[in-house]
Amino acid sequence: MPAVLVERAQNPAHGDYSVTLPLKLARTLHRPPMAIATELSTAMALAPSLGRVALAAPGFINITLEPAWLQAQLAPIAEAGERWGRSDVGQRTRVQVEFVSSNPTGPMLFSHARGAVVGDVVARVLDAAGFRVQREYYINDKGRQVRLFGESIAARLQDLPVPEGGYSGSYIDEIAREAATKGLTAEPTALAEFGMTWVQQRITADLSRLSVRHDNFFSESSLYTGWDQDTMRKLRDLGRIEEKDGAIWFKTDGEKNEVLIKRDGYPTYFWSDILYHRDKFLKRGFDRVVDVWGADHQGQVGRVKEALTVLGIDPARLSVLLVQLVSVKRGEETVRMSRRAGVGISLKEMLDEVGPDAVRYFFLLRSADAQMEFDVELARRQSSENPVYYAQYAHARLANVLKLGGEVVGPIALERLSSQWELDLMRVMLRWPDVVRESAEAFEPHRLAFFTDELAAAIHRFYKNCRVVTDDAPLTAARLLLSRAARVTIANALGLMGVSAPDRM
RNA sequence: GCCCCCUUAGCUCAGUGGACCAGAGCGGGUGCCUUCUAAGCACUAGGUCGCAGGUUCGAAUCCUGCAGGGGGCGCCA
Repeated sequence: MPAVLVERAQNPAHGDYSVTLPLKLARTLHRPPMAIATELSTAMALAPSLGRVALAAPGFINITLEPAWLQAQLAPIAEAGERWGRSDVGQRTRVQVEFVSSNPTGPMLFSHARGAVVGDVVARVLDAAGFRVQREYYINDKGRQVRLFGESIAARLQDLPVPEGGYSGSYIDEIAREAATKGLTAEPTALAEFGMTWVQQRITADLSRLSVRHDNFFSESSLYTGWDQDTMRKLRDLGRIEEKDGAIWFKTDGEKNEVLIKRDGYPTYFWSDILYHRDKFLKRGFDRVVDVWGADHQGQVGRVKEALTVLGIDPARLSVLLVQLVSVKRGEETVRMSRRAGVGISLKEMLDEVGPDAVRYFFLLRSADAQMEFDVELARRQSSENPVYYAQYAHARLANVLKLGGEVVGPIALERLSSQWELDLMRVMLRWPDVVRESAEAFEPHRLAFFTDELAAAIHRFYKNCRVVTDDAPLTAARLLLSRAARVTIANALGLMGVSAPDRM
């Protein structure tokens, strides 16, 4: 039996909802779909006040909502305010969203910001859908890179050349200078510690400008205070550990095994990943975990899931969102950004140039699994070509009308909200709770942006064709109510995306 | 060689197996400010949904193969 019985009609001419069950059942029941449709539609016994039911060949049941029913939804929406669209489908399931997790050895790059926005909005949407969400930032504060980072600062401090494969850049100079004024000596471990704190503060500041925040910062090194031995023991007991060539290996079910501890004694990222995810599920007891990773980490997904399976954790509880690459277009020039290419445009630079609202909205206009091009010129344009303003302007127009309309007293002629523009706007608005739920279930925040765009279009058309504040008091009251409900909806949509909803522009 | 994304209008991209013309934004063309913000609205032009098969009553959507672009496949991070 198909799970989805009622779906949104694709063509508005066919109504608001449609049921395709008759077509799906025709084969198993060995009966003509129209016959099933007839029987089903009488059994549905839809309340006449809600809508009309119609059959269509070859076996659709179409439902058209009654204007009166649509109109009756407005007051509850306006009343619900920020709660409109929220639900409890998540049933308080504990889910962790881990995102950003940028190394504390350098400034945050713009390419990473896409994952930051995607993760942030996934978390917001899950929260709105009734999940209990923790937003986590994983700090790689251990390993060879950290040592190199410390050594690079030490070298800078002593005017020595940067070590092989080490870090350079003006921020290393700054860190060295500050370390010197704090009286730190050229001792790499302490300098690395100091430097990581310095860098992390700046990353957090950049993220905060982007309206991205985390509940918990999880330190990689905390995994190595016993949890590693515990996990190693467990894997040994399972017969999954092998020592060879001076390294410690994880025995996979496949062709080749994976190194956990390298010959030089440093753990691999794979080992940290195992410890980290075992911690999330076993120690901290999350029901579900969502990791937002760059596409270049794709190779790790299978390995981590295999390790979880071996450790007795259902890998389906882990979802990994691979965020594809961003290239930046400046005029005619396009710069592709990838970690290996090492091309760096910093997040700060981009925030200064185009602002947080545009950065967020542009990222959300693309599905995370598609590579995208970020057009800087378009994003920074303070004009109508910029899609961010389209949505914000719709909100500002309503806010202005509501301010002008003032308090509503006297009768409200709801039934007069009957033009195509008014009814269309109501239909779009009423999709909002479904959009929130679907975005949460699919981990697809871009659905919010596309919905917002459609809603903004419906608002602009309404505004253009239906003057709200007139001498006709009952009609004015009704249109003000519609405006209130619409403003609530678009404000909530922008809010979930972390984009501001200005009252004036 | 193997794995993961992507291929839809000139450009950037939507499109949970459905129903006459396949959608949006930008860009191109044409109209609309005496009335709540023209950062808007209304028209218009533009597409073999990469190619070839298959499944289905029905495919841009699912399966297979091929081609093109990107990213992975390290005792790198």
